[in-house]
Amino acid sequence: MADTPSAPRTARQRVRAELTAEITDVARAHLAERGADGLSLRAVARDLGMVSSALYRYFPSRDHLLTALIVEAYDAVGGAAESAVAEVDATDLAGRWMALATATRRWAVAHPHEWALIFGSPIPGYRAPEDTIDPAARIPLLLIGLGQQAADRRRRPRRAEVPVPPSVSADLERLREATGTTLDDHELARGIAAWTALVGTISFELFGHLTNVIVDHEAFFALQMEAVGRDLGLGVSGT
Amino acid sequence: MADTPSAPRTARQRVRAELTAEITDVARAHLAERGADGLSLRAVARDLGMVSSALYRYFPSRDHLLTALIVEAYDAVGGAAESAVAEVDATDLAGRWMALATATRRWAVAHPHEWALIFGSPIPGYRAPEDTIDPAARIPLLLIGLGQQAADRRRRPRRAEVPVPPSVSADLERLREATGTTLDDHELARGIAAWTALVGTISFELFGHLTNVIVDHEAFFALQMEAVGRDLGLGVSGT
DNA sequence: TGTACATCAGTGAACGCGCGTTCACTGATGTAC
DNA sequence: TGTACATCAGTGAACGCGCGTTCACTGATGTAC
Repeated sequence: MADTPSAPRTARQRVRAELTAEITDVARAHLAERGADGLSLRAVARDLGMVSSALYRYFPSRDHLLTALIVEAYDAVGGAAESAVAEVDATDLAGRWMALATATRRWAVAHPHEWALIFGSPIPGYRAPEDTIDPAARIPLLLIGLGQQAADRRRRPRRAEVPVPPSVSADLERLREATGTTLDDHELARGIAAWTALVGTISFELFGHLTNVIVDHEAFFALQMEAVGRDLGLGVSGT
Repeated sequence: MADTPSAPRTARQRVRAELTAEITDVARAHLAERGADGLSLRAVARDLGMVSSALYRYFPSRDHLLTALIVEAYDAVGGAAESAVAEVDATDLAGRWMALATATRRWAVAHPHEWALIFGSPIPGYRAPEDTIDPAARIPLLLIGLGQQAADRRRRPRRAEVPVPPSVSADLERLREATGTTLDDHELARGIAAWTALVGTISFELFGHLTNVIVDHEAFFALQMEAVGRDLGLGVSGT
């Protein structure tokens, strides 16, 4: 719409951008306290000193506000992971993996309801629009990058594994094309497994499935993620 | 309360048991269609032709009804996994693992909302009572059993891994005592990782994180779980 | 620089809905003698 | 076997609450000439 989104023309546009941000800020705070179900347009409006119908000038429906929060959450956790990875020497792949994992967990522990919003149960009746695809792909793309570097560095191919069924091979070929990687089927499958292990381990902790079992979650998480890193063939972590 | 719960004395007690079952049946159907948020006492009562306040003769609150459904869900998926394992030759550990994993996924795909109820986002304001602990432990205990058998069978110990931090070692020691297993720290950690991978892979599929990536979910799941089985050192699957 | 018109933000009332839980009450079932 | 009392299931009305969304309207800001 606007030619230069970074510099809105009129005062009206400037105020509009500010209020839109304020609304998502308040909504994010409500989300953090009460979860996605507890997010109510009326309550957000109340906190802003507005009347509930005024919000409809900014978001055409509650679902659109939710979408904004989902996109923000994906971007926040993705950005945290990217920054953490960038701070580790580019040749230390195992270290980069651990930085990615640790930063992701740290964000999740600090924002459990936002984590649940993006990685927990789907919200009944809500269908994620396409706007969420790119933000959701940030960490997976980071991971594929790490895997690619590890593969490029390997001299001899890894030991052969079981054959991959044709249907799965076709799925992975599409993924290869979409991401432009040269990782083979097993490497890709291992990468998805690592991504699943990362999200799964964090969700187990946050959703209470390790209660009465693990007390030192941080150390346990590190132990598990180091094992995942070894399975990925990233070499030995410098930490 | 009742001396012989399997044979209620009076007609009143029999009717009460039947109606309690009917209520959870209807509630389960509502859960399956609309998810946990959409579960309303009034709607359940309506479906049963009762007035909503009548349900309070059977469940003192909505949370108690939810607890009943959670326990039922854990028992259903746990029972499915146990039956599937029992049908595979006891010496075929890899086969038993795949049977466990496949049966769990099959149940989850057939009951996505019940899966989300037990493995998805925590319900805000709901605190799981102790009644849910035992049913929730059924599959983990199955898994520990498989791991124990694999360990008993191994001649030489597996290659040494990185040291386990003392705090985690203490956590795992408590788990060892609670379950009576002799698996060492690494074996237990790998077992928890397998459990996480199982739940995580299924949740990724059901919660939509593999949309646009994987089409043949069943084959992809099998491929991933075979890799997990190999990492567990269960030998080669007979399938 | 000034005026006329168009755009937009925010108001306040209303629609129509649903929810969990409590409580006094009726009538049927079970129990003790 | 019959009667008196206690227990329990289910009713219907009510309490008190909150929600998303629509709509006609007012008043301020922006635009074109």
